[in-house]
Amino acid sequence: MHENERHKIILSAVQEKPVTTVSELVDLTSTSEATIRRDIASLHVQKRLRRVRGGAESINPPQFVGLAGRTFSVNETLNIHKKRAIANAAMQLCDDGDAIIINGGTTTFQMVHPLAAKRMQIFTNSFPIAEHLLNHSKNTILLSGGVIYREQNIILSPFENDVTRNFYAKRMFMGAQGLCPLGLMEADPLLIQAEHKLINQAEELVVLADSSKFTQRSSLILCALERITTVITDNEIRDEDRAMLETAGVGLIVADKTDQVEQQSVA
Amino acid sequence: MHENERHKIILSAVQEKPVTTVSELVDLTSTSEATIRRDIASLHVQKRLRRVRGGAESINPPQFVGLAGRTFSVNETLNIHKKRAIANAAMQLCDDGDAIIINGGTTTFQMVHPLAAKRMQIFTNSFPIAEHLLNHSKNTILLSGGVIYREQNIILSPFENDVTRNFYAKRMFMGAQGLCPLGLMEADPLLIQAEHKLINQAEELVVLADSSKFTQRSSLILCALERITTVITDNEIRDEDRAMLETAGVGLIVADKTDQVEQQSVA
DNA sequence: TATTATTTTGATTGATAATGATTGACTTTT
DNA sequence: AAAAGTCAATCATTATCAATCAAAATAATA
Repeated sequence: MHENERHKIILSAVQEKPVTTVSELVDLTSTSEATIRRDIASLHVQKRLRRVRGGAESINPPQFVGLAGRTFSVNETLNIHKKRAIANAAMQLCDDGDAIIINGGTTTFQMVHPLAAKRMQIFTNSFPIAEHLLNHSKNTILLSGGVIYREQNIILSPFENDVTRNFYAKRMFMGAQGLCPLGLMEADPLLIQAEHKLINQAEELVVLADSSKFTQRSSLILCALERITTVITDNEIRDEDRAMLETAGVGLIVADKTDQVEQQSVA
Repeated sequence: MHENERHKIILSAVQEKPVTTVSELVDLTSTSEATIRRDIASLHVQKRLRRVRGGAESINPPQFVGLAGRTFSVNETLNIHKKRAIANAAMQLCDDGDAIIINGGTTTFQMVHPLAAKRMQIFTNSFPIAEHLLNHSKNTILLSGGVIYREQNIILSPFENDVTRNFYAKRMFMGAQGLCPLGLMEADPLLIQAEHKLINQAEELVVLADSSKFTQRSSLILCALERITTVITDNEIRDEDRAMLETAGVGLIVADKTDQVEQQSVA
């Protein structure tokens, strides 16, 4: 990875939290601690961030209301390392020039940092994802129209939305509340509605779900397991859940916390 | 392969990705490393790309910065006091509970500050306006869907957009490049397109234009003077321009720089 | 056309820069 | 005080670069 790409990723990550640690950045960029320290030092003298003990912080800490401080930051720190690793693994499926769809969610949000160094076409219904990528990347951003729901941080239209209906991508990346033999589960009716609209606009459906999602059940079925192309999860996935996916013909990518990924069979 | 041909290939390749390596370009052009280095060096001094260690990167897109510093900040500070006063005057026409449309622009952006204290329903095609109001107010925000154009900071859909088509408001607030007997003028075709879509969705059209706008002419006519309900401007407006508006039956509100407003007759 | 300049290219080389690992000093936490 | 974490300095390794020169391609001239 080139220096510039690392810098973009670092600057992107630093926006999210009051302080980002060196080891987080090491994970995010798959480089050594020494390199990250040098990068931070360099960005510090350029005044692009502020160096602090343990890591770095954004230089303009004004409105952390914006991105990090909104409702979902509470939930966001939950399993953050797993989510980061999963989001990084998802980058395997992303190349410059691709068009993808990303729905709103705390796991999918973690894709913004590796995406900061890419140049892709990204359609999303998540305001924070659009906000972050607009400010910290050169990707082309397409946004669905509608009301911005502050709780879920998604944009939802009560109308058939032409932007959504006319955008088609090879892959859609989505998070979910739960994953069980019944299919992909979600608890929030609003999210269901938003995700349903998007799900038809992509050929492949890639679900980002940490291993805890396999034990969570929710009330609403979003789609059948068979519709999913690939699930990306962490290395704590149980054998029975592997079997469940295999039976349904769903591909599996296991991301461990050091960003190494173990590619598994696809039926 | 000729030098020019290589240069075209290189410049094209550099657009695709954040940073393109020398070896990638060697493969792409089937030449030697030395040649590519010479090409990059040459294109660098011509400022057609930026040379970085390991390869080259595209030069054009301006560095991304946060909300405050985005592209239009250059324009934004121009006549800032007048624009603030005008935006404040526009608040006369805004009450809690109202639904309004605000299009993107540097003058209309100034409305975000007084709007922060309101509770209204606001439809906009401006990403920065949505961003700001989402983070700093409790208004309900509706956003048009589409591609986010970084230069103009507006969202534009190539499709007939149902969100826009289904939203109707009593008033729309808009800025403009120029104001003359021909009508409301704009220079940027993209903005024209965006504004045209919105203009039909409101009963009253309120134009925010500082007095300098009366002497500026642009290339594209956005709408006839008669379509405008009210113009809000500053106290340096000339008598002939007052007369022009009066003739066309356009209301006039003059805001002086101390935020006091002087209500004028409406035909 | 044949021959000679001139320019462009590709390969080689040693120099320079970036990286990752290691060590020991220093800080903070327990 | 001990432990864990963080840091700066150093060094070997690797990647990248600039300089050089001969071969090749191109242009110019007889």
